[in-house]
Amino acid sequence: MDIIKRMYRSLYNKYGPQGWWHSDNKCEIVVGAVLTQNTAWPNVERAINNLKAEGALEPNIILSMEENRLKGLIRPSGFYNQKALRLKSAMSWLVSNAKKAKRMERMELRGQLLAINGIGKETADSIALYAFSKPIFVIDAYTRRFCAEYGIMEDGEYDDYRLCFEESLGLDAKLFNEYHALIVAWGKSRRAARTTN
DNA sequence: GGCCAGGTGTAAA
DNA sequence: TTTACACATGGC
Repeated sequence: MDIIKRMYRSLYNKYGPQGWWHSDNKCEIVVGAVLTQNTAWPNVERAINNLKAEGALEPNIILSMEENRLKGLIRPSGFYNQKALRLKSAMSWLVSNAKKAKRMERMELRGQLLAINGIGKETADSIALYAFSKPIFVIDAYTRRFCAEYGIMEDGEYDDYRLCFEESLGLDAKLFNEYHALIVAWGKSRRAARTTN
């Protein structure tokens, strides 16, 4: 059994199930994926709560909302000028493609998401995995540190990391979902430990 | 007060 | 192809 499989057991035993985005609210997942770009999650939660409080966590409502009002609501998540536009683009795609997306082949869905302005590889893969249960392994800053730490890979391209996990684990959306969340849990606890030392 | 967070797009070397 | 920079809030 290779290091990637072993580390999954190890992280799971240490941190337990993370339960990331088991909500079936696609809008909330897409919004979260966009707002969390280079942003701490608690700030994203504030923004999402603002939208929820206004009953605005729905694609058509976000689409019809006046731009400055949307910016005001998502302000706590930072980069709100560009993120407001990105949300509108993403919601526009969601409204017309959410149904079809379920039946799409995973790389086809990925391609469509990547064509949306403001959605890069990590955001596209997060949406494909967490909103549509497609088996695509999400690579983020924590994953890169994790790979360096355990000698799995260093200085690779995004897709080099992704393929490394996908080839080791096989295409398993449930597993990818949990593993990515566990790596983030690992990264956060590691950072917390460092700042107290 | 400075550094950083579950990135992305654009422009210039 | 690589590197630099803008984008912005809130926690520590």
